[in-house]
Amino acid sequence: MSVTIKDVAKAAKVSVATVSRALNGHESVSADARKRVIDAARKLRYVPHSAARSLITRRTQTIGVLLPDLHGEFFSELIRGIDQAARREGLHILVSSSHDDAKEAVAAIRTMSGRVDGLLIMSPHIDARLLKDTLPTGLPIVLMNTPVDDVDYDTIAIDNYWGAHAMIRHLVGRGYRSIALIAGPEHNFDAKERLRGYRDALAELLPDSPERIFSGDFSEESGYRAGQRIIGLRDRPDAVFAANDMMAVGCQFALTEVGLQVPRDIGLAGFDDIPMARFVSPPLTTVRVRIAELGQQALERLVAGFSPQDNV
Amino acid sequence: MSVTIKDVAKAAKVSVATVSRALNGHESVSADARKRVIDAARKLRYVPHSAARSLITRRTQTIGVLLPDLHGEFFSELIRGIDQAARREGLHILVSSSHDDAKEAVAAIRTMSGRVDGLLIMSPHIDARLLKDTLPTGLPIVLMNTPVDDVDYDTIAIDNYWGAHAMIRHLVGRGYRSIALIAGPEHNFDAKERLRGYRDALAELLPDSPERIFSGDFSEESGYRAGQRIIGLRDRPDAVFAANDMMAVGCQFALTEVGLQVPRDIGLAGFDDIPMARFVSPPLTTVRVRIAELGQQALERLVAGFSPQDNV
DNA sequence: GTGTTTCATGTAAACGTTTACATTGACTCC
DNA sequence: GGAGTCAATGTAAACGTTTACATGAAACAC
Repeated sequence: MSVTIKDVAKAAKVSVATVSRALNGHESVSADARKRVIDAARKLRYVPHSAARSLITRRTQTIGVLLPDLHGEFFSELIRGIDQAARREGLHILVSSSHDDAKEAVAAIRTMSGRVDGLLIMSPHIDARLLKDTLPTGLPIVLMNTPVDDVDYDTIAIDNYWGAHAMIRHLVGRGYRSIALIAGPEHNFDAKERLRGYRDALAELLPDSPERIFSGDFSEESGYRAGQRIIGLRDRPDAVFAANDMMAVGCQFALTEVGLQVPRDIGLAGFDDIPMARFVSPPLTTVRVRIAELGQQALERLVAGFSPQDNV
Repeated sequence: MSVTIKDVAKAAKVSVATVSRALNGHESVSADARKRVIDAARKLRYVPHSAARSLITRRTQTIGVLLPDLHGEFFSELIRGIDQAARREGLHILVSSSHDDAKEAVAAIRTMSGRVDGLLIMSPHIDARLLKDTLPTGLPIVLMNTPVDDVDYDTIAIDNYWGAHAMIRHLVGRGYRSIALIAGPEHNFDAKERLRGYRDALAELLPDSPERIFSGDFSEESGYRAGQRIIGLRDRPDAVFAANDMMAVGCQFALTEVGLQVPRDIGLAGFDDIPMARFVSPPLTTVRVRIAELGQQALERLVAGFSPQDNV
């Protein structure tokens, strides 16, 4: 059915070895032969069977990207950054997502690991032991925002702690004196780090002001509900720091609903810098994270970890 | 180095054929043998070499997704829909983007087509002839929002024409009598269709009102500039229909900058329904397109086109 | 008991590449 | 003109699977 290297060889009147060499830009093949091969390949619309090639080269030129979800601009930006770096390196990217639980994530890693040269993983449900049990040895991986303190794995992360810390500093600098936090999911790594940043910054900068933490789960809805709870308080905080932008947006709904204006009546800040944040009016104050850049760096780190033989 | 089916066979004391059969859930393999194989595979952390399998099964269990860009929520939603449908079908997705010109897109199709079972293409620069020249025969593809009137290719598209038409109808119903359009890029298929919808609806519903078309390129910036031009007009339109949401947001900036309130002073509508649209205040009136759904349907259409033998 | 069927398993070919090694012919050097 | 070198090409093995076919044993019918 499909056209193989043999067909090209026949058409160009050379051996398959010469076709392979010509198409892969090897040195010693005459200009004449090369031309005949290339013409024949084009005419036959030959596409190398990448599986056959991978089988022998032991490279797939593909890296797997495992994400917890694809919802929202955070992931879109992340993928964009990864894709950009990948195309520069001549790599394809295999995307997988929606891993609500560890079991599913493990299964995904399994099926992916057979078809990629490396893995980029962002998964809140993955820990070092699980990885050790799942991963075939020798497959390079880079973890993104994942709480693994095992030196065996390369990790790259948003600086959640200092980002949150800096935001509190900023709010205090603006004169706010009672700052509430809408926290993220209890077991989420990012959320925990941001919470830690909030706590430490508060203890440091406003030692007399109590922590005021409202639970949330990163959804807009939860931000909205937290906002309503905050409104109802007798001694309302004068600023709210939401652990991500979605919750900040939700909170803002709740505030404006009862006539409170930001920032006139109450301060409001978020975390993430999804580009969306700029469009909300008034624009959200938010911790800027160059998400696409994070993706790029992760991919570059991964490639750097490849064994030296593939300096193609 | 890596563990192969032979290692598993040795460990389980059976032949490679039995291992293959056991692992792929074939009928005739004794419970005893199956158990030994599965245990051995788990212990050795065996992952089938997918390239070797693809070589013989002629299936990669992967579909390629070619997008013009990855920027913004439109694509994020689209990928999410595709991914969702793909995982249901047990397929992986290979994502590729940033194809500013036809040449790059062709190259991308080439490299992808060797490693996928089917292709989902959204590319403004692709036309039927180019596809015919590039595609290996027999590879199923589905085009998304691509202007190809060739019966050979399956196409799925947002209904730009009727969407725009409906929006004008809606605005007229609200009492607006002079409706301007901020158009998209001149050669973009979606933009052209929306323009056509605007024109026809206007001719039909407000035959006495002239077309008022301002150029744009789908960027927020261009919407902003169009908004400024509109503000400066002596006989300002009483509503503006932007051909996508980004431009609507940009236009809104321009309007509020000079104190014009939407919708009190002027009507404003967009097209796309990126989730973002809900967060702008006041919420943007926009043509709702279920983007994730579009992606899902596209994938399902693609799978439906696979040859019958792969009812795995 | 023999002949037949059925089931579990093994053997080996095939998939489409890349590449180590072998071969060929032309050229250089003395 | 023969030995040696080198460039261009060909031959065939190897990669790790799946599966058609072969084999052998057990079960069954008579």
